[in-house]
Amino acid sequence: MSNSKYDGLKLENQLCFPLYACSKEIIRRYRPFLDELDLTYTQYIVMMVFWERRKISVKELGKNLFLDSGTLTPVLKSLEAKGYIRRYRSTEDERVLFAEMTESGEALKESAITIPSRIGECVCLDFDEAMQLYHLLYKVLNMFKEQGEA
Amino acid sequence: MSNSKYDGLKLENQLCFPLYACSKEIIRRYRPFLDELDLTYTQYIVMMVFWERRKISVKELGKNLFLDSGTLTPVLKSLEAKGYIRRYRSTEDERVLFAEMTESGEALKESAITIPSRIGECVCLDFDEAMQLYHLLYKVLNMFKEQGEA
DNA sequence: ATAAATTATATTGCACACATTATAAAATAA
DNA sequence: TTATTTTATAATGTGTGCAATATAATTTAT
Repeated sequence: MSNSKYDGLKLENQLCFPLYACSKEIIRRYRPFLDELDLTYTQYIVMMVFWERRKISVKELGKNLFLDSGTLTPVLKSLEAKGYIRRYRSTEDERVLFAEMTESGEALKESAITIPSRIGECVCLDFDEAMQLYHLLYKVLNMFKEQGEA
Repeated sequence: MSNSKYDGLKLENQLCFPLYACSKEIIRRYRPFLDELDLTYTQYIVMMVFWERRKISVKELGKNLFLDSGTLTPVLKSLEAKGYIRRYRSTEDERVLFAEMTESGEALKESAITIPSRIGECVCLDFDEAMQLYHLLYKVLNMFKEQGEA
């Protein structure tokens, strides 16, 4: 069993790399399903937020998705161009931009409804493993969220 | 406990989203360390491969990192411009492009040696949790690799 | 041996992802 | 109240990430 001061730099000893690769590979598997809806993965998770709450500010949306306005602005403009959301400034505080889902955006939810189970079939973890993975990931994410607030 | 046909579309019920967010957040935490070396995360993982084997073809490299030539070509050109690698075609099969690490690339390894432990401090999982996460991620990745070969 | 198919890489184009800078509005302080 | 600071979003520039296409070299099949 080899053991050098360079072991920490071996690809096989990284935790971030499989995280990064796994994320990309799964998102790649979303593509055929999302193509049917003419959505990218980023647009899809943004729509997921709207499907749970019709209206949200860009700032809140970014906090939910770990994305900043540099990413969200073009995504929201694209979703607006497709007619799924409307954007408008708050009258109380004109710095705040709200986005609100349209009827068309609500209707899209029906078309998306089969995606989660179809993706589930691509990622063959059993229920317990998926739950373990889920909890470990949120443990890290929640920690990051606390750090961000501190 | 709510239970509708739309539950699968809730952000909180996704496995891919925390994977995606976690990956991005950790890579963001690499940045200050990688800035010291003038490397991006992608360039860093490419260099990791070279630190384990001096020479590799683009195809092999892509298989190791789950990246295609569209991503690797500009990354390798950039690393070549910085003097860390050299690129040259195989004489046996001129379709094959090899990349080989230079002395300068080898030397960079010394500067990178403290990064793994410094990142480890940002991701506060205990040893068992990190191992669990690692094994779950590779279970998924290995499955994807088999699928790709089939 | 030569056309057809396969393979490896490069190029192109689109969509993020995000740091940096800019802009404008609102809150606060002297 | 007017200047300063803070806040929210937008614009810009660099670097992926990857599908689709192009190109050139090699292999295969007839």
